[in-house]
Amino acid sequence: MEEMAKPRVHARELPSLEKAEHGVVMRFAPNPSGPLHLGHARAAVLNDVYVQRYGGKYILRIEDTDPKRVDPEAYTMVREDIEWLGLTIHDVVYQSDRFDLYYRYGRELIERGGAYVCTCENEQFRQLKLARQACPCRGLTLDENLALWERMLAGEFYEGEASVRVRTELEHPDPAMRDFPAFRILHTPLHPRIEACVYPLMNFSVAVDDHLLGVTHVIRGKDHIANTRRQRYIYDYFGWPVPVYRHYGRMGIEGVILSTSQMREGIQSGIYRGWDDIRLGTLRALARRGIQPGAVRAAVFDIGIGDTDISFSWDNLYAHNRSIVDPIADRYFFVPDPVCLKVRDAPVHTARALIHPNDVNRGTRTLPFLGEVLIPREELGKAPDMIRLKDLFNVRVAASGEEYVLTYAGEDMADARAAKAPVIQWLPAELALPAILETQDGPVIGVCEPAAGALQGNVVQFERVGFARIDRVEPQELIAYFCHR
RNA sequence: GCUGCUAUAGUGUAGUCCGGCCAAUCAUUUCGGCCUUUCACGCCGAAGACUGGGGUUCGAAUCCCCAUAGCAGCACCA
Repeated sequence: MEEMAKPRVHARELPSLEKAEHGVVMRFAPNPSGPLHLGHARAAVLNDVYVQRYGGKYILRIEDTDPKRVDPEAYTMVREDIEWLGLTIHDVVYQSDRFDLYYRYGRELIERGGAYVCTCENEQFRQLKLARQACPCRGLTLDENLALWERMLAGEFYEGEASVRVRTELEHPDPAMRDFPAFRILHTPLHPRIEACVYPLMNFSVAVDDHLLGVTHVIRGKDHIANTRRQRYIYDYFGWPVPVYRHYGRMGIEGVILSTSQMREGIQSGIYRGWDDIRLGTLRALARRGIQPGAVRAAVFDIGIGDTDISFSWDNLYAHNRSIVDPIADRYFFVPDPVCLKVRDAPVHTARALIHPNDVNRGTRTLPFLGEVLIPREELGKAPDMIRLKDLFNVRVAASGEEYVLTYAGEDMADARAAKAPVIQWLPAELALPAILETQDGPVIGVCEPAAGALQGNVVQFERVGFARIDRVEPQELIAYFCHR
C-alpha cells in the first residue's frame, strides 16, 4: 500500500535529532536549590519526549557541586516535582556521590597537560586573561602541578588560594574561553551530603559525567552555549566523542519571576507564603491551583526547542489545562460577594442541577429553596428586570431605594429567554458553605455548595466563575484556589 | 566593550537548510453567530504576522550585506 503524502496535516512534532536512530541517552540535570518551576519543566519534558520517541535512557542527575546553592529540602522537592510531571526517569545520579571520580579525572587531565593548578589572585588572573597573557602558574612542570594538586586535596589551601584551570587558548577571541576553572577550594558552607574542600566546577563535572554516563544528546538553554564550548576542550583532552547539543532560547513568563533565588527572597521577606504560593511559577504552585501535569507537558512541548527567546503566555497553558479539566470537573455554584434576599410569593421548590452538563450519567446535585437565596451582588448592579436562578425558577427584580426585592416569576424557561434574563448561580441561604476563593489577585469571599467540600484536592468548575481546585475545608470554611476561566 | 545567537499575527508555532506549490500553517487570543437552564464545552465565521533598508534573481519569509531590536556568555554558579 502506498503511503500518500498527507496534505499539510502535519502532526506537531519536535525536530528530529541527529544520530538518534539507535536510541538516545539523555539527562535532566537540575541544581537542588529549590523546587522545579516552569523553566525546569521545559528542559525536563523536552528531554523526556525525545527519550520516549527514540527509545533509550533518561537520567536524572542532581547537580549539587556548589554547597552555596544546595537547599537540603530541595532534594526531595525535586523528586516530588519530577514525579508530578510524570517523567520516565530510568536512573538517578547525585554528583556529590562522585567526587572521587572527579578527582581521578582531574588528576588525569593535569597529567595529560590539559590543566594546571593556578594560585594567582582572582583579579590578577582576570587582568591577565583579558590581556591574553599567561599567568605564572601556566608554565609549571607536571611534577609541580601534581604536587600542588595533592596539597589542594590535603586541604592546605584556603578558599580562593588555588584552583585548577583547563588549558585552552589565550588567544581565543572569546575571553570566556580562556583557561576556565575546573576545580576550586571551598571550606564553607559545609556540603549537606559530603565532606570536601576541593569542589569541581560544573564544566568539569558535567563533561566527565556526560561521558561516563554515556549521554548522547544534550538539550538545554542557550545560556549554556559557552559551557558547551568549554566542555569540548575537556572532551578533546580525553579523546572522548562529544554528544549532540541543542540549545533552546530564553523563556520568560508574563507576570512571574523564574529565579529560584528571587523566589526564595520573596518567601523569606514574607511576600509569598511559600514555594507553592499561587503567584509563583513553581510546579507545586501550579499544581495547587489545579493545573494538570499534562497541560504543562503539552504547553512546553508546543514551545519546542527553538532558539528564539520567548515569552510564555498563561493563556496557552490554560487552554491546554481547560481541555483536560473541563470534561472531568464537577460543576458547583460559588457565589462571590453574596447578598441574601427573600423571594416573595415563591413556592417551595428543590433544584436539581447536573453535576456535568455534558454527561447526565454523572447525576445531579440538589439545592432546596427555602425562602431566601444568596446571589452575587454584581448581578444586582446590572439591574436587569428578570433573573433566572439556574435550575430553579425566574425572579423579577425590583429596586426599592437601596434595597432589591425579588419576586417569584414562574418556572418557565421560555419566559426567561423572552426577557433575556441572565441565568445565574445562587445558593439557599440556609445551606451555603462559606468559602474563600484564592486568586492571584487576592482572595474572593463567598459561599459555595457544601457538597464541594467532599472534593478536596480535585478541580471543580464553579459555574460562571471558572475552574478551581478545592484545597481544604477548614472547620466552617472551604478554601479553593482559582485556576482559570 | 569583547564573543556569539536570534528576529513570522497579542502569545506560541510551521515554513527558512534545498528561492517559485506561501496573497504564509496550526493552536491560543479577540470579536461576531449557533448550541446551551454556566460568561464552560462544542460548532460556524471573522480579525490579526514575514523587524527596517539595500542587493542577487524572471521570482525572496526563504540567499547576501547593512541597520535596528532582543538575548546569552565574558564567575573559583548551575
